[in-house]
Amino acid sequence: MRGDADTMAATRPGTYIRGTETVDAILKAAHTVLIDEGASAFTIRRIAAECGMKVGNVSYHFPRKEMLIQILLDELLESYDKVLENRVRQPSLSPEERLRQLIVICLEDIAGKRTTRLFTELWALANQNDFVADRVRAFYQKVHDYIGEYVAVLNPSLTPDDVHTVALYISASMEGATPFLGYRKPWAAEMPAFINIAAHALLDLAKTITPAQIAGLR
Amino acid sequence: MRGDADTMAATRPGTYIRGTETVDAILKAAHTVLIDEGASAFTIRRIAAECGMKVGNVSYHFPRKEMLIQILLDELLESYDKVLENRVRQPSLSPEERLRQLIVICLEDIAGKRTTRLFTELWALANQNDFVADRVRAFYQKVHDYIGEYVAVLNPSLTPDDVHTVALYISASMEGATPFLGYRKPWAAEMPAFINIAAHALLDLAKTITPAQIAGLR
DNA sequence: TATAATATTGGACAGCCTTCAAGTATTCGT
DNA sequence: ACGAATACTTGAAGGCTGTCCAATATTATA
Repeated sequence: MRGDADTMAATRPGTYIRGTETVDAILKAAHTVLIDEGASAFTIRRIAAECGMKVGNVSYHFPRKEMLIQILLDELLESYDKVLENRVRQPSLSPEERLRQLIVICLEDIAGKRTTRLFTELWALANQNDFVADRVRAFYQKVHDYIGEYVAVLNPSLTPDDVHTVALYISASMEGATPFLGYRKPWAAEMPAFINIAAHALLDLAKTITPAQIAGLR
Repeated sequence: MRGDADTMAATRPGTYIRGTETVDAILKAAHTVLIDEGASAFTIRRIAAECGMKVGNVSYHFPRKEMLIQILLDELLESYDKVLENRVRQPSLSPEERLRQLIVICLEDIAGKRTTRLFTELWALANQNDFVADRVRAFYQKVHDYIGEYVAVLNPSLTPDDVHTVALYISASMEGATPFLGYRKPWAAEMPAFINIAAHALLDLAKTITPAQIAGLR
C-alpha cells in the first residue's frame, strides 16, 4: 500500500497490477509534459495523448487534476531527496570536501533539463498554489539542513540560526544559476566557470563568515 | 507617438487620447492580473474584467494576446532599467560603495511583490516562449554589464571574460533569493541577514577572486 | 468458473478561452 | 458642424478545458 497516512490528502489509486501500471504511465506522461511543454500544456487531454490513453481513463485514475499534481510532485521531490542522500552522504570525505561535492552536484543537476524546467515552473506555481508552495518549502528545508550540517562543522563560531541563514545563502546562490545557466538558458556555456567560482566562494564563506557580519556590524 | 522604431515588432495602437487611456488601462490591468494571479489567470477575459471592459474591446486594442505580453514586458523591463539607472548610477560614491548599493537595492527589490511574482513567472515562461526568453536575456545582460563595470574597477587582474563571469555569479546569487526570500516566500523574514551576507561575500569575491580560481586551477 | 472489484471506453456537459466580422458610437481636424 | 478616422460594443463561431457518467471489458479471487 502506498501513501503515508501523514499529511496525504490523496492516495494513489489502483490495486490491480494493470491499474498501477496505468497510474505509473500517466505519471510518467505528466512528468514529460510538464518538463517539455510547461504548465500551460499540463492538461488532462495532453497527458492522456502522451501516454496513448483516453481522457476518461486518466480521469478515472485521477478524478481531480490537483491529485495528479500532488502525487507527481511528491514523487519528483522524493527522487531528489534520494539523489542527495546517495551521492552526498555516502563518501567518507572531510566536511569541506563534502560541501564542495554537494555544490558541484547541485549545480550540475541544475544544468540538466529536468531540474531547470521543473523548478522554474514550481517557483511560479508556488505563487498561487499553496500545496506546491508547501512541498517546495519542505524540500528546500531538507536541502538547507544538509548544507547546514557541513557549515556547522566548518564554522563552529556560528549559532544554529546563523548556520541556517548561511545555508540559505549558499542554497540561494546555487539556485540562482537556474534561470541563467540552466538547460538552454543564455549563459549555460559558462557553467564550468560558475561552478569553480561557487565552489571557491561558498566554501570560503562557510569557513570564514562571522556572526557579526551576518548581523550587519561592520 | 509611442513606440520606438527600433526593435519593436508591435507598436502600441491608439492615437486618440481616449484610445491611449484605454490601452494604458488594459496594460495596468494586465500587469495586476499577472502579478496577483499568475500566468494561468492571464486571460483576455480576466484582464477585461479587471479594467471593466468588454472582451472585444481588449481584443480590439490588442488583436493578439502575444502583443499584449510583448508590450507589457517591454514596459516593465524598461521601468526596471530606469530604476537601476537612477538609483545606482547617480551617487558619486566609490566603486565599492556603488556595488554594495546595487546589491542592497536589488535584494530589497526582490523582496517586493511585483519583482518576486514577475520574475518567477518570466523564468517559467521563458522555457517555452522565445520572445520572453530573449527579452529577459537582454535585461539581465544589462544588469550584468552594470555589475561588471564595478567588478572591473575593483579587480583589475580580471580579463573581460572573467569580469562577465563574476558579474553573472553575483547576479545569480542575488536572483536566487527570489524563490526563497521573495514576497511571501518561506524565508522572507531572513532577508536583512541575507543582505548582510551577500553584501559582504559578493564584495569580497569581486575584490579577491583570481583568474586562476575562475579557471578551476587550485 | 462465477462473481465482484477494477479498468477502460466514448461521449456529454457546461464552462472557459481566443478570434473575428459587423455594427454603433465617439472624437478629431477642418 | 460635418465627414472621416478612430474607438467601442456585440454576438457568435469554434476549439479547448475539467468533470462526470453509463456501458463495456478486463482481472483477481473464492
